[in-house]
Amino acid sequence: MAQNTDEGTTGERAYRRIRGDILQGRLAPAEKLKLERLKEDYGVSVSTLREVLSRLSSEKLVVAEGQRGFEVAPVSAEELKDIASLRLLLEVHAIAQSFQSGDMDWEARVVAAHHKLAAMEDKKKTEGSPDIETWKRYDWEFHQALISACGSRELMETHGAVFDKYLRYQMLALTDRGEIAAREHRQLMELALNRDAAKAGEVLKAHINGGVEHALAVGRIV
Amino acid sequence: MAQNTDEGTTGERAYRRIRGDILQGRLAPAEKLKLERLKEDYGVSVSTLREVLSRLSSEKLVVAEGQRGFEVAPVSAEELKDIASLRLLLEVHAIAQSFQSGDMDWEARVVAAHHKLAAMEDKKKTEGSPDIETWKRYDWEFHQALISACGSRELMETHGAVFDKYLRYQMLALTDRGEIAAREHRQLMELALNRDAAKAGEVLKAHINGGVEHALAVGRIV
DNA sequence: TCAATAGGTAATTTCAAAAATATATGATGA
DNA sequence: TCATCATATATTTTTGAAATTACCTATTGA
Repeated sequence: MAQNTDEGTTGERAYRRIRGDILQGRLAPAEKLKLERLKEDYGVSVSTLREVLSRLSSEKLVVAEGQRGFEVAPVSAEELKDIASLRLLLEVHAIAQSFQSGDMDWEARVVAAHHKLAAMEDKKKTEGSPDIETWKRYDWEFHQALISACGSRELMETHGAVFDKYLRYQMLALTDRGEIAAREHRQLMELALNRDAAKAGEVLKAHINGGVEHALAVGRIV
Repeated sequence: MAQNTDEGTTGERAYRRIRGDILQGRLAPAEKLKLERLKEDYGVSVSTLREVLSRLSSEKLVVAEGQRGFEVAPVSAEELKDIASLRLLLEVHAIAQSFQSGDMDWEARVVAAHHKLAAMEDKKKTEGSPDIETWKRYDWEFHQALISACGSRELMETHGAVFDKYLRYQMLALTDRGEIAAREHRQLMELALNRDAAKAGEVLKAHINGGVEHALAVGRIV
């Protein structure tokens, strides 16, 4: 076969591509994933695909029923609310831990991540929405930075998985409540520097609930 | 090939078997999983194995590094404590929700699950430890019953995954603090019927921390 | 007309072997 | 003795095709 130009194995790359396509809605919810077609689209064999899809079914991003193949996990308003409330539980707790034991390096990570995110939000406001993909990645990195001093690898990984599923809904709804979210992000950063976990929990709750409301308001999600 | 005598596909069955063997320590932590050997042991092809192992690597029960194959996830005292604290966070929250909105059916499930578990704990005390596998399953089912009215599928699934990893450590340590655990289980049931979530949280905290201490005391975990 | 079934097609699941990669072995030179 | 490189072996990764199962269509009989 061809040489590995990118990092990792062929399957690894296919995994990242397919996962990204699901999270960004290029593979629509509940869409049937026929192996023959995917084989064409991603240029890998069925066995490799199967490996990738099995992995994604463990993450609940695809469903694999019996002997009837794979499909992209469906979406529902109920699941969105459910995911959001789990994200809130994990993130509030992680933030409290982080605020308690975060050192100077942690503060630097938070400020740096917020800087990149805020720059993106500014650019988005002036020039429309240029690159939603990197914008959402900065969002991810900011929230990850906030909890990065919580001291629990398990908590961070679990939160990351839930966050990804949450982000999928945001991408599907193409929700863009930019200015409000930007203000909340700034508040969170400031509360981090002041170590005010209680207030940060409230802001986060409003932040997440606002995101849910906005996503549901678009009406694309049944 | 041979007919499917059991439920599901061949890969499905291999998945359950291998997963069980990891959780019960028959496949030791950090053990290298050579495909040729597994192929012999489980009677499936390498592609199918690969599919199974990929899935398990998503659950963090095996690690898959680069082009160097798979191995059983290692264990550490630190990870045990980490897992236990995440379990506590999820289960306390789920219990609070459950206690609030549990109906009569829920109470019945809790009582029924406790009955089976208590019977098993009694039998274990008199006859030694007969069937650790089903005993732990009853343990699992009791705790699952307690949170089964929490109203959040995501929370229950996430809790289930964490609980399984916790159980793996208990199996590895062959810990058996039966009478104390049995008393705590009874307390949890009674607190459920009285809807005393706050007290239940405290008991659960002691329950889990006790399990951790006991597992670490055995000294089998580095 | 409708239900049931048989036959054919499409899809999934499983396998075994080829290709790619890593690991071990041993020889060579400083 | 030790490091380095080349060769050989072992293992993983990927593929394409065979075996199995599900799905669709049309025919038959009531």
